[in-house]
Amino acid sequence: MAKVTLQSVADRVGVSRMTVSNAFSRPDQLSADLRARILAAAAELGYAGPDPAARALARGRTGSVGLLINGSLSEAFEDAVSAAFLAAVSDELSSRGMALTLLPSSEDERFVPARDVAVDGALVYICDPTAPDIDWLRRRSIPVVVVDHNVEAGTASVNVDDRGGARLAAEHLVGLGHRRIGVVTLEVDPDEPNYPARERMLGWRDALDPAGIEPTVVTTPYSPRTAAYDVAHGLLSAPDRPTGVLCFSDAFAIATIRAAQSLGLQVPGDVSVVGFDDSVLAAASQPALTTIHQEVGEKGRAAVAAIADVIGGTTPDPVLLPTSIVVRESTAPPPA
Amino acid sequence: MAKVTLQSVADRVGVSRMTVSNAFSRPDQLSADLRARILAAAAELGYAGPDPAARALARGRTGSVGLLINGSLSEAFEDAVSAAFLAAVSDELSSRGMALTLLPSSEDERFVPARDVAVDGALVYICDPTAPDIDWLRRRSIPVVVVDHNVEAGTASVNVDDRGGARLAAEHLVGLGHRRIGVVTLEVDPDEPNYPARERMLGWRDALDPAGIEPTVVTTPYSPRTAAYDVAHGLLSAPDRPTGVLCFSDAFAIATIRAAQSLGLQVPGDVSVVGFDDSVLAAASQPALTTIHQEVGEKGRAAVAAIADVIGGTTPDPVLLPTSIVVRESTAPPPA
DNA sequence: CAGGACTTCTGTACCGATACAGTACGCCGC
DNA sequence: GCGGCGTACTGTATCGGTACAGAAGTCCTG
Repeated sequence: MAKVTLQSVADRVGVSRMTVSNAFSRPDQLSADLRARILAAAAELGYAGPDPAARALARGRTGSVGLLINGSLSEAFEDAVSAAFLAAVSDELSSRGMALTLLPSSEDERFVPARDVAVDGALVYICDPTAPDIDWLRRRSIPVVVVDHNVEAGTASVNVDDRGGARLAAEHLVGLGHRRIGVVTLEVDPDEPNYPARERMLGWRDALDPAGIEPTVVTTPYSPRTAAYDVAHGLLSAPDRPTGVLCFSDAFAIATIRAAQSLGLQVPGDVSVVGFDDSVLAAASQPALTTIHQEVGEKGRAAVAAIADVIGGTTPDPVLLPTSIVVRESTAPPPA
Repeated sequence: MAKVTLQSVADRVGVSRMTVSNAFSRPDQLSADLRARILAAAAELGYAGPDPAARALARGRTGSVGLLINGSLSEAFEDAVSAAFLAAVSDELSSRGMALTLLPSSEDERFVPARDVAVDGALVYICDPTAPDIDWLRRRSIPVVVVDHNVEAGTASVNVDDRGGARLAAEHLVGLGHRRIGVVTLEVDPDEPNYPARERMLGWRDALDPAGIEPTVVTTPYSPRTAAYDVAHGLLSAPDRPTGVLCFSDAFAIATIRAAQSLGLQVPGDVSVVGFDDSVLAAASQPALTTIHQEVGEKGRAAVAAIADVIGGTTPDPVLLPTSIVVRESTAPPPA
């Protein structure tokens, strides 16, 4: 069976191809009567509407937005915080009539999603800033919004006040009377710094430095839960172990609590633990986590609003979303 | 600044447009020397490579596969099992050089991703079979692979042996000596049946019927955790409460355990609970869940392999992945 | 030294739509 | 009766590539 195109339908009805195109894409350009006849003929011929690829070329827009993710996609889906972000982004995009295309960074030179997939714009999400994929987006001059990243002048961005939040966390422990404080966080590679990790560290110090407290910092490279457990275990095994621990995320905090419990320490009786993100894990944890709340859903919606603006030609102001502290059961004054 | 196309580069180097195209897409078609000169000129002009939209039209392939999801994307991301599936799919696709485009079902007639977004093929994942989006895919004659759905003849599919797994679960309880058995599962709307829910019910009955056991079934519409808790609570409050409960998923099972504990019942001392999926929740639960293991990652990879086949023109045989039972701590013989 | 087989590069014809600038015609006001 | 304006439809020129069938030159081979 021959391929059905606008032309086939046009021939069938006896109008020009353009009129058929208008019947589908600009209904106000023709009479309702003719339009109905065209649609009927299209249905009869099995024509499903304008071919998206051809339309994308002719219009210069594809109707989908890319999400650049560097590193394993599995991690992105399985981490509660990034999953919630993805969910918010895709929901918001679909309510604005756009699809979401994932652009993993490629290991294979022959196919680089950031270079070879048609998108109208892209969100740069979990990426080290040195990733070549980001360069591809720039070279293609694709509209970009950067999320959870340091802001380069002129680039639209959406960030969370990581530093301010971390400061709240540290102030909370100091306010409770803690003086020996530990930090369990991501390893920050100076060559490809993780922006939230750096900012949170700055925030913790913002509160600890004025109090004259030098925290004991232990780090682990991205994510393996067991690794966070191990370093937390080491931190809490030391003779002068901290009485309060600031953690990079709720997942890190939960690993820390596990480590404390395995050492026979009470949380918060012997050790207070503060998380970050206020993910679903936090409230469900035993004991429930004191943590820093960030609006992940709002972050996703703001990112979509920003990319829509950039695609539309305007440059939105950088967005900085607030953070706040949620005090639950994992913190208390230090033991006497 | 004027747009840079193949032609600009060709003019600059003094070769034909076709040769520049070959330099990018078919390196073996020209001499290494000329290719290097072309690439250099391209870099100089800021040409980032062939435009994906134009290439998609000319080649008839876009390099991305769609994933049709019916209902809220948030649920898909936040549920551990579907998130793991998505992760496996996207990882496998990217290692095969394809991107993943999410096709949410649209509420707005003007933009229907399944109709308006260019993809080479699509996985039909969480969808009620009556969704109009599936029709769009068919009308566009896009290659399709159906996952976790009933199989129509001639359509490629990937399924898990839900029925066999459910049977194992029920046999396990019967084998332990349970005679009063409850089922906590999804509501099955006859108009748009949830395939796994139906199959699992059949599997449970496969084992219970021969034993002469009529289970007490309670159901809840999709997913809200609190709803599962509520119906489980009701089930376990009855005077002749079951001693063993078969659950639709691990999330349902955990809600059921919570309900039991809130009623002062010991799991598994007073009530045994069996989950389904063996998601990350299962092992982490207190007590750890006895559950039915399914290979979600394998399901994702099989789905990608199948869609690649269909796009390639062959029709792969339906895939049915095995399930197995994992006995942990949430089941025991009924109280004496 | 004719002839086949490569290697390299080119010309032309699409791929399937949309944009934009008409053209044709009916209707109104003066 | 004629300019002006809307509405309804059409023609043509792209959009930026790729496929495929040559054409020209080079290298062997018998």
